[in-house]
Amino acid sequence: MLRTNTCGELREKDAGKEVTLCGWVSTVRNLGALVFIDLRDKYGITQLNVDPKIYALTNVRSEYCISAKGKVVLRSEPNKDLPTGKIEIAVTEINVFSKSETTPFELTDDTNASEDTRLLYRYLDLRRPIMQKYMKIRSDLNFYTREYMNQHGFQEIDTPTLIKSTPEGARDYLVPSRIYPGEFYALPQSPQLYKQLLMVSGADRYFQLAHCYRDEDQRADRQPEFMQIDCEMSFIDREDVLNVIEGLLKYLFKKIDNVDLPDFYRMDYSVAIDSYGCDKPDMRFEMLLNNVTDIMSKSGFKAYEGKVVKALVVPNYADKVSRKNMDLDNLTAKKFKVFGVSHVKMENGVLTGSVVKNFSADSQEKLIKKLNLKNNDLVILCGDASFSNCSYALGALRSEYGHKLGLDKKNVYKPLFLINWPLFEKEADGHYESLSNPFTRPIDEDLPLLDTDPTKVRSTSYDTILNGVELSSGALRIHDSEVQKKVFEILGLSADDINSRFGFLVKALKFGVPPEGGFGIGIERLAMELAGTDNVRDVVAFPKNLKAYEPMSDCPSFVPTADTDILGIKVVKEDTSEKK
RNA sequence: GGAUCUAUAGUGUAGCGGUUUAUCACGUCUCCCUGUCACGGAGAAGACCGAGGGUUCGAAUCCCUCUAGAUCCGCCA
Repeated sequence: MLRTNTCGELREKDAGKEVTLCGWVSTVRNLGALVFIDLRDKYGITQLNVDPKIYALTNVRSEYCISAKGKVVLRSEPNKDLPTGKIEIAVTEINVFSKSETTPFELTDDTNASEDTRLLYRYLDLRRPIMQKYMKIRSDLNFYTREYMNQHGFQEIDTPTLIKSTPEGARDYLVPSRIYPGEFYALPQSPQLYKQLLMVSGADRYFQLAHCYRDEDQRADRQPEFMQIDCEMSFIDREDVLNVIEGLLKYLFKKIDNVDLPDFYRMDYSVAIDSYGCDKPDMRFEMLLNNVTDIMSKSGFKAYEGKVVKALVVPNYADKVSRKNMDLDNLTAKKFKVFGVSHVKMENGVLTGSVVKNFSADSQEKLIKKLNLKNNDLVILCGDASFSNCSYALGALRSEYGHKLGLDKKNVYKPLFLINWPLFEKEADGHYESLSNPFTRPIDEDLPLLDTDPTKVRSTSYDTILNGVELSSGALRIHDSEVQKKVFEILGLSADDINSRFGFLVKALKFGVPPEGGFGIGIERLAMELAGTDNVRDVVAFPKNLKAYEPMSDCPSFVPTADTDILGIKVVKEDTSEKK
């Protein structure tokens, strides 16, 4: 080893030891007759005390990669902010492994360099202690997941990442085949079909830290490639699966953040939409939506006549709301195609606001009573023909005001399972679509509804939500071929469709399928929660930007035509990459 | 596919029609300094204000187009 110790471990008790440390120069403080160097590695920072004569021999600068030999000595003036702050190294020899150019940004935790620049020099960005911490969380997450799953009888099995493209769901990333020119593999969106096949194979309890790929537009919490804690188990009911998710997440939060998660709440999908206006409710604060249709639709206000009207009460906020606020709220609602937003204030026992004059005295009284309004409460009313649009618009405002009021506290955790989702969604043109996938098992007692009213059928699927973030989703799968047939019919899938898309799975389902179900937990989302960041890119070592582009390596890129010719592919778009 | 915001030295910012040879901080370079730890002190270099076009006597500043990034909606079975 080139070093005897890391930069994070030496303490008072080590005084007198001869050590050699390796790392990067964080800062140089040259006091003339005395030079201090902060040496940094991934474990911490140790101060080097360097004689100016020794310093002059090497003249090290920021981010040089060096080793320093010397004796551990107690500092005359300790630094209580540093774990190694009571000691320093009296350096006798410095060896420069390699010099460094001036870095394009300062490698501090509170850097304000744009993310663009940081991604271009990601290897430097990752030197920042906070990024090292994020990477550690990812590593711990993998380690403790494997530990927990193995302890609970799950077996880790890798499924392929070059698979058949199934034109269902998200857009696939395609990989051309050389041996079959013109044909393509797809990268998996999830190991979904394979894990069901594993259950048919008798694997019983499977898990995997799976790489998944989806070619869809990105978001702050969404990358084109991501990882999932993927799990499937046989001979179980819904509660069995939920208990595994709950147990695993409690274990991970305890081990990594030393947080004791409370027991997971079970919430009905319909309750989430009605009271939270959202399919991933943040239960850290109340401010539930109220349905005031019965009062407002006949209040005399024409805009709300015959509409669904819901109300959000923002307590003690009336004096803080401004014209600009209201305009922003309208903008938020517009995203959900909702325009009938109005703001009403409770002042001195009466309702005020420009729309109030349109409400009958009776309806005003009823509203105050139903919403239990107190002085200085702000009421946001939202009316729309669509119950769900109205709920979603107000749900978005609930989140915004909750945030403004500081109710979304970082150190509070409110996990829940969202259950009893509808199995199907009826599209505008009248045809049915699966809300999850065509293999999702309906709730047994709703089976008769498959023949009468498919939209009323509830599914066994479940989402795990933590503080408004969807951490995982899963479901039980259909194991009865008659039910499966019926679901395919409702979805309007012909025998040919089924055969070409997932014929191999349907075939396997004829050979004895156990009752089974499972889940996939988004590892990056979970890491974000554990790390307390709201940007996925923070917890991914080399992430893509919003356009699925990776600036550091300039990826994706054009390839020589010889390489595409052999694949039987003709590239139409010209290579214009010299501009970069 | 759509909406919003952003673009000024290496980094982050100020300036938002003319006293600007563009502000400040950090960083960089030189010199001084024996206990710093966001070291301190003195000095220096470094930007044609994202690109193109227009309005104007005059544009970093106003308008248009484009480019790049960020955030959201659609999308993500």
